[in-house]
Amino acid sequence: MSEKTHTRRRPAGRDRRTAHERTQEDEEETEQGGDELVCPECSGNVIQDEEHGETVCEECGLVVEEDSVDRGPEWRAFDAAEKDQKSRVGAPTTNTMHDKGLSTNIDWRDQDAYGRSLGARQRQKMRRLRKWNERFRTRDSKERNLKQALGEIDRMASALGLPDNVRETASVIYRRALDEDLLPGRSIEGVSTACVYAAARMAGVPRSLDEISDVSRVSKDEVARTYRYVVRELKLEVKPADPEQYVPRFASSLELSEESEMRAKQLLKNAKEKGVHSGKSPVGLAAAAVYAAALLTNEKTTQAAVSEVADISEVTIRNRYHELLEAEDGLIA
DNA sequence: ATGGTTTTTACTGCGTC
DNA sequence: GACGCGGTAAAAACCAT
Repeated sequence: MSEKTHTRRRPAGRDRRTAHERTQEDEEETEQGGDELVCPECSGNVIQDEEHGETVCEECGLVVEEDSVDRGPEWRAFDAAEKDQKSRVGAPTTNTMHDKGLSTNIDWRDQDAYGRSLGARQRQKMRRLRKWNERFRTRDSKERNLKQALGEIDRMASALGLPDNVRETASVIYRRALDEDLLPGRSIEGVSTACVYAAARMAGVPRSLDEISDVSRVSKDEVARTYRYVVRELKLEVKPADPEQYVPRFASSLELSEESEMRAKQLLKNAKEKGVHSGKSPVGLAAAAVYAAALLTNEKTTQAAVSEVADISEVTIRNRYHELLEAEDGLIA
């Protein structure tokens, strides 16, 4: 295998052995000219290829000596304890920890390296060190957390086409959540998603849970759960979604006129006064209003199209828009 | 967990282009 | 015949308890 991947010439047989395996006689053979090595095949000059750790003949390209760097430990250990002592490498670094496991850890015991207990002065000092170490560690763990969350928020917001102020709001909410220690036990993903959802609603440009969870790596259930939790803990003022807020978005997705948009809003206002909506999904109501408005203004739309952009079933649109029209008729008559 | 309400799914029939 | 629309029944989802 290795023979084929290398285009340079390779010696066959005994010369292919690495430096470690060379026997005494090999040693003498290669060493005889001191530093001025000569290629055993063509007697050309031999040079060091530092990059590859090989010694190569200038003339014929013969690799006289390969792997001249010894990658093993330079010390020898005769038992496990000695190995531990002599080894200068620690635990492997890991990416699952924010600092790759390289942060400082201070033992909680007031003992020195030999297990003797510390004097009062030293104990004081260690206590201070622990305190500060902890402070720094949690501080930048929060920083990192925040950084990642903000990235997520940004990503989701732009995927949903949400304006900058929503991102701002979402970030602020997230910061608060972090400050109030709402994160432990919850995923960064989940909380940032919930923040985006809340921010969008507060800014009057709501997105449905479905839309939100589509761009998030978190399930709809978790978003909803986390959202409720965050709202409760932070005492956020989020009014129940107003159907009217969905209208502009639907209308523009369907390329309807301003007029239809206005009509849809009127329809909803009227319906609200009549109390037609109670427990009905705001999205469904909005979709129905948009559809009804399009009908009233003689603009062509299909229930299917509205149901598509509103992500609501046609049946629901039918039911709602009947109710809307009834309410309207009652007003006119 | 449960029961009531709303929404969705799936299907059918009707009229129009 | 495909399409848009209306209706229905049963299933599923949702919500408060």
